[in-house]
Amino acid sequence: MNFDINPHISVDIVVFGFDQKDGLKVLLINRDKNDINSSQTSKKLKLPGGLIGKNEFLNDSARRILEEFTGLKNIFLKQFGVFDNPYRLKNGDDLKWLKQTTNIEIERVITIAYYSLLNLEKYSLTELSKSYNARWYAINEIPELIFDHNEIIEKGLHTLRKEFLIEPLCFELLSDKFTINQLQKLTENILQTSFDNRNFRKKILQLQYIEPLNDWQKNVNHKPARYYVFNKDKFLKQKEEVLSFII
Amino acid sequence: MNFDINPHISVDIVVFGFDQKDGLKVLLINRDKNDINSSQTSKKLKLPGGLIGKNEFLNDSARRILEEFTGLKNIFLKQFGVFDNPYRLKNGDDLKWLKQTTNIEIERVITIAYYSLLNLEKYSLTELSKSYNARWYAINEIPELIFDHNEIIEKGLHTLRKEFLIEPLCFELLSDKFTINQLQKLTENILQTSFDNRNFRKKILQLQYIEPLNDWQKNVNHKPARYYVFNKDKFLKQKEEVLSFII
DNA sequence: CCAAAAGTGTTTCGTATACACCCATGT
DNA sequence: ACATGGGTGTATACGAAACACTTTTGG
Repeated sequence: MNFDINPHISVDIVVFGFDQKDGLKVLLINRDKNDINSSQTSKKLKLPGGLIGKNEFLNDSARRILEEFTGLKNIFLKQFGVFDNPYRLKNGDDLKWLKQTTNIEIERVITIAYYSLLNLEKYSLTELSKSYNARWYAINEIPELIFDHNEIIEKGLHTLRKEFLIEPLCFELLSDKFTINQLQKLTENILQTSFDNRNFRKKILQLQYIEPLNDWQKNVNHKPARYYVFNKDKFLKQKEEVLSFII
Repeated sequence: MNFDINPHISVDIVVFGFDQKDGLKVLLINRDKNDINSSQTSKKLKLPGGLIGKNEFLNDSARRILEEFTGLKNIFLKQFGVFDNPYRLKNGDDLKWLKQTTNIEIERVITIAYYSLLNLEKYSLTELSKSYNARWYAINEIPELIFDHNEIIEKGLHTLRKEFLIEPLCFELLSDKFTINQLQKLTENILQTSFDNRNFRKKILQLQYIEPLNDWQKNVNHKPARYYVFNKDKFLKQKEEVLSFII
């Protein structure tokens, strides 16, 4: 990338990944590029992020950074907060590192936080940035990170759970076609709760924007489940009708 | 105020005011201090706002700016968005003005938007900044403002309506003691809808955190209404119980 | 035929909605 | 006595929740 950097504002991204086996995970990277001794201390892990360009929209910064670390374009991204503590970088060692790597005298950086959702069964892990040793960490096993990145993850997770109830975020975390039980397990995992399967199906199947396919699982040693798709147009139309006074 | 300014980041505040007679209003100020000819063009109106201090928390900036324009401390304030278009200030005249008033070469300013809620029956209008000719504008009669301030108000209003359904924002807009009908009118005004009075009362009166007082209206030429208060502690306790899996 | 997960209906309970009249006060 | 807004109760409809067994496939 050949552009001028704005050294006052950065973007950090909480990349949530989901697969049916392990549940919700967060993508973390090494602080240092090509750091072979990455495991010597967990204090050097961080969220994918970076300073923005002088004339760059924040959404574009976030997209650029996400692509840099995952190789992926057109992934769901949403801004959720600003972290502005004037002293958030003033952790001797961390700050020294930042000045070194950017060659800029850093005074204060406020960071705009985004979260991103991706289905780990759709995108393979092999596309992840190797030079920063990007790796997935289960949501309950996040190590201590540099700066205020633990706080950012916490607020991101909180936001995800809140918005999950209102926005159709679940479909970002599932394959294009999915079974009702996959949807239920995802929902239970995110909200840390559980539902009665019969009642859950009833609630889902009455939604017109979730459409059944004439397509069933194959080669499974149990009754094959039916696949469904999310119809975004129908969802938006219905949302308009119901919530027109709010939104 | 005697501190160094951070010329890259500003705070703008959508101050919502409410009274039972006129409904929801927004506080706007003149772009120029002591501008007697303020009425000659509405293009010079804006939201209360300003650049942050070098070592200032954004919440403190917002509080400082709100006090500067209204004289009020300890008012509800909430961050709701970031406006980061790199070209948001590049409106010839507006930008020239900004450079003149700050004496700083402005490159790009991203602004963090807050909204604030205040009860116009509790705080008198006389405290408002006279030098900037601060005035209230009904929500449907917002004139064209400088920069992207119309867009900021729109998103602020949208956020208010969304969060009004979940958070106890209504009590910020009412006096400490209020009647059920005042609460209903407020809710109807904010959400632009209407409710059946009997059903509304039923729903409200079953909430344990809204407590009746042994206090009724006086000197009104109709049946005096009972006053109620919002018990914040009880509200928080109940919210914890119900939404513990979300928050 | 066994294991494993998919799929199916009914009853009960509580909450949301619709709806019309009497009450207390000041003038 | 009248004008003004405050306050009340019931019946119905709808959605939420509780609950256990049968079905289909691969091995």
